[in-house]
Amino acid sequence: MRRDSRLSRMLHVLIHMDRHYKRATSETISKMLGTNAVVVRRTMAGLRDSGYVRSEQGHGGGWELARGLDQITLFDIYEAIGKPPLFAIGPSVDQPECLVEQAVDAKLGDALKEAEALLLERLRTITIADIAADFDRRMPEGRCNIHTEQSASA
Amino acid sequence: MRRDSRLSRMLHVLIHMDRHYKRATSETISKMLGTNAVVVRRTMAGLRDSGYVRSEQGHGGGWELARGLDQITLFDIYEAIGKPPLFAIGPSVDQPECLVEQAVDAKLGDALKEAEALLLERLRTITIADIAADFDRRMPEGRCNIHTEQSASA
DNA sequence: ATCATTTGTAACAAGATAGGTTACGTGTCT
DNA sequence: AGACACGTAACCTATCTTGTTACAAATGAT
Ligand code: FES
Ligand code: FES
Repeated sequence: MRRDSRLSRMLHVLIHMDRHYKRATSETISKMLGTNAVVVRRTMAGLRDSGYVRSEQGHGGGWELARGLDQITLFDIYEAIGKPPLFAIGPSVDQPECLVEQAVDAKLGDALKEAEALLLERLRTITIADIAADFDRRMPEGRCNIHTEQSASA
Repeated sequence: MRRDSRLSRMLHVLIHMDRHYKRATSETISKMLGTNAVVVRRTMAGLRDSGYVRSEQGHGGGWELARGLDQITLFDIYEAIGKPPLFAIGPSVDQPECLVEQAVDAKLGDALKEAEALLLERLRTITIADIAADFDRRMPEGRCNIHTEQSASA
């Protein structure tokens, strides 16, 4: 698999839980995301540990939101899934002896750090509620074709 | 292997060729980078096709610069190695049906595009000569500990 | 001409990581 | 007691960069 899609997936799930279900099982969520229930538990474990969702075991259990979407930024979720690396390029060795290599890494690192800072600042600024608001603009009825067709349970 | 280090490596090689050798074989370069000669040929093939270096086969052959370092930007090299993906995160599916997912990808994509634009703009601005100048500031004598020790040929 | 040197390239192995799958344990409601 | 649902470990798969082996082709030296 290529790019880490956990952030994107978790945002999807949280909006889904806010708009469609108050409580959802890993099984339901996995159908929605087109993946496996274990993957859902594994990924959402981070969100639970960070206090954004609650999970309950046993009969009637599942996942539910622990706070409003306007109280969660994209950075919060990025952090909750373990701050995976943002960039796919970088230096070859960590502590290069060669001074040319040090100069290369410093200059390239500066550019990467700038871009990273900008990206993280954006993630900090945007709340999940902002994305949900965008969704409302795209589909005023608030319908999700996948949910309304109940194909998730098929 | 984790992050794509080709850009960093190629910058290193080009400065190396400018400062230390006029012509270098893949074998020599591979020792310098701590890798294999075939990897060097494979990666530098892109630079050759883009006109930044020349290669010559046979006895006495090898690689040499085709233009000055002030005529090559970091973006040029990034492009020459095939514009590998810059980010390690992204959406899970390309054309999501779910409208929530579309909204997520749009918002997250905007942030990523902004960061990408900033990064590419930096890469376009910085020439390899700029990095070489930084190297001169770090080590005014212009010595490379690896080269001077001749450990590359050991 | 022959041989050593060096690039060009294909084919395959290795290492890393995200994701998928199976299995089983634990808690909870009926 | 039994069904349901999370928790977690273990293992497999897919994909990508990098490393390695092997061999062909070109070029200069002898
Ligand atoms: S919100 Fe996208 S499948 Fe439910
Ligand atoms: S310039 Fe870094 S090893 Fe030569």
